[in-house]
Order: sequence, then C-alpha cells, then structure tokens
Amino acid sequence: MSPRATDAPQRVVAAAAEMLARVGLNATSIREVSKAAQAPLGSTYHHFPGGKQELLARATTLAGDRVDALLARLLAEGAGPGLQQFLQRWRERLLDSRFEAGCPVLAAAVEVPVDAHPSAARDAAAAVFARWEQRLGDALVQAGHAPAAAAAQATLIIASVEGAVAMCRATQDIAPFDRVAAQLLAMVEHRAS
Amino acid sequence: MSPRATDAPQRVVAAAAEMLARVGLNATSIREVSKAAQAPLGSTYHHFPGGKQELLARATTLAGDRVDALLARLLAEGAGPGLQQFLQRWRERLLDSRFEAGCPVLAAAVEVPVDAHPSAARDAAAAVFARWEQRLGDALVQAGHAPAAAAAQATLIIASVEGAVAMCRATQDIAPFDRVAAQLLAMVEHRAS
DNA sequence: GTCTATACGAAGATAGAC
DNA sequence: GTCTATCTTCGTATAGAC
Repeated sequence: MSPRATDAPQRVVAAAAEMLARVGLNATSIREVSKAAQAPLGSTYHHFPGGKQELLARATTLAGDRVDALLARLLAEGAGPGLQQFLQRWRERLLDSRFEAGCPVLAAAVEVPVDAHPSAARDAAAAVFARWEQRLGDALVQAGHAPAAAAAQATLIIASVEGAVAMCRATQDIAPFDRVAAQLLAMVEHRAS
Repeated sequence: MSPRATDAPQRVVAAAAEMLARVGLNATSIREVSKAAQAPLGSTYHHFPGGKQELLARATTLAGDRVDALLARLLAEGAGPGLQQFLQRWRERLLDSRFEAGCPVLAAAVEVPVDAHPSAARDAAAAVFARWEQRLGDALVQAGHAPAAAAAQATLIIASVEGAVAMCRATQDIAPFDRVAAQLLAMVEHRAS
C-alpha cells in the first residue's frame, strides 16, 4: 500500500486546524480546506461523513493533542523552564504569522456554527482544555506547588495565554503577550524552588 | 419628534452586540439582527451604509463602552472591591445565559470575516482593549501599585477573564472562571493596602 | 426615509459517473 | 473508493415602490 494514499484525511484535518486558527470556525469552509489539502471536495465528505461538524471537531482535537504533546516534552525539563519554552513558541508563532495565527481551540470554544446550535467542536475544545489543565497542573505539583494551587494556576495560565493571544491579534502588537508571560513566569517561579 | 423614531439604529446596534457575544462575528447575520431589533432589512442598510463591517464595528465599540462605563463606576469604590463586583457581574451573566453569552469584543478580535480580509471590527476591538487596560491600570495605580506593575496586571486581568469566559463556555462549567477570579483578586489585594 | 422584493454569490451537502 | 457536477439554502447587498 502506498504510504501517501491513506494520509489524505490527515492532511485535510491538518489544513482544517490551521484555517480554524487563522480565520475561525464559521469562516473555515470545507471547500477551502479541501483545496488547501489538495483533496477533492467529494473525497473530504467521503472520509468525514459527518461533514463540517465532524471535520472541525477532529481538527480541534488534533491541534489540542499536538500542543499537549509539546507541553509534555517541554515540561519534562521542569515547570518553569518548560513554561518559558512554551511561551517562547507561542510568541514566535504570533510574530511569524504577523498575528494572523491564533488558537484553533479558542475558536471552537466561542463560535457557534451557523446552523446546528450545539457544536461537536465545542465539546472537543472542552476536552482539550481539560487535558491541558491536567498536564500543567501535574507539572506544577511536580515542581513543588500544592495540588489545589497548582490546579488553579494551570487554569490561569491557559486562560491568560488564550486571552493574551487574542489581544495581540486585535492590537497587532506583541506587548500584551509579553506582559502576561512575564507575570505567569514570575508566578510559577515564586514557590517553585 | 417622537423619541422612539430615531433610536431604531440604537436597537439594531444593541442587538448586533448581543448576537456577536453569543454566536460570534461570522454567525451574526444582518438579517437576524434586524429581525431581533424589529427593523426591516433595508432600514438597517439605510442607517449603516457600510454594511456588516460598519454595523459590527459599531456593536463592538458599543459593547466595549458599556463595560468601560461599568468598570469606571465600580472601580470608584477601590480597585479590589470594584474588580470583585465586576467579576461577580460576569459570573452571573455566564450562569444566567447558561454559558451562551460570551464577550463580543473577543469575537471581533479573533474572527476574520468571510470575505474582507481586514476587519473594522477587529480594529474596534483593539481600541476597546486599550481603553479597558487604561481604566484598570489607573485604578491599580490609585490603589497604590507601581505604574509599570499596574499596567501589566491590567493586561493580565483582561486576558485571563477573556480566556476564562471562553473556557467556561466550552466546558459548560463555571469552575474555570472561579479559579481565575480568586487568583486575580488575591493578586490585586496583595500590594493594595 | 421606510420597507418589500430580488439579484448574486458562496456555503454545506449529495448524486452519480468513473 | 475518487472525484465532478449539481441541488438547495442562506448570506450580503441593492433596486425601486411607497
């Protein structure tokens, strides 16, 4: 079997995640995603019979898993240095994309699809947030923070990074991100040694 | 002149802001907004010749101004108590709407309109964020924080509240908001007396 | 100035040839 | 299983009657 043949669906999901991050959920069309992934429209519907709902839920999960894997790798070096590395990645992505790239999970969390009132993508976003919180909380406990405080700080980190990225995209300025990042690192270092 | 006659545009903008908060930028249609405001479609285009771009930019500004005015009023009681009151308002709005209501400014910040690549609404969101930061920063300085720290904390407050609201909407759970709110209040009280 | 009717395009989704 | 052509619906926006 040719290795390229069956990974067309993978390319479609990846393209959907990227578009979701840049323009949002409702602005992401199956047509454009298929074109970006060089897959015919009918092929996309063949692999994702659930249509847009299914595809964007999968894209949200994929993007979340990628970030979670990155977090797992970076946090192995310790909560403080790992978080710093992670924030540095985000900072570069914002600047490299000239503030066009955002977080696909946030888009799935706040946008309601034009037709169907509930959103499979929203549920996927909820699961992703839970995983990130777990991952960060565990690392903070490992670094010596009390479990309850660690869980609360994990939530604060995710929320403030999401918000900061959005602010940077609106203002076309990295300053909000830098201000937030500095305070998060100070907070984590505070009881971390 | 009848007082109700000329406030039809006001009702349309208010309806647009509410819909923007609930479903997002691209899911907000001029048709639905006009219907909600009980204004004919042609009337809306008459009052907002710039079309959807103009209307949603105005809605973003209106929503931002309302929050800014609320902040100004609450923060007059002091940074700590004022922030607590403000967070309480947000908490109630989330619960009362069963997590359907979000922040219209965030929607304007992260969504790219389906056609026009730049967004007037995004610029309006940037201006709103700047005003909120100024308002919160001033209050923190008044409360005795150093100016540089106050500005940074103002950014952190806005970013983390925006992110927390989004997380609550995804998870259909108030817990992320409560965890973030507790930490923000502790941070503000820390050097506040 | 207000509102109805409509033009035009793009979206999601499917049918059916290959 | 793959892909093209098409159906249907809804979006923004406008024309033109009143």
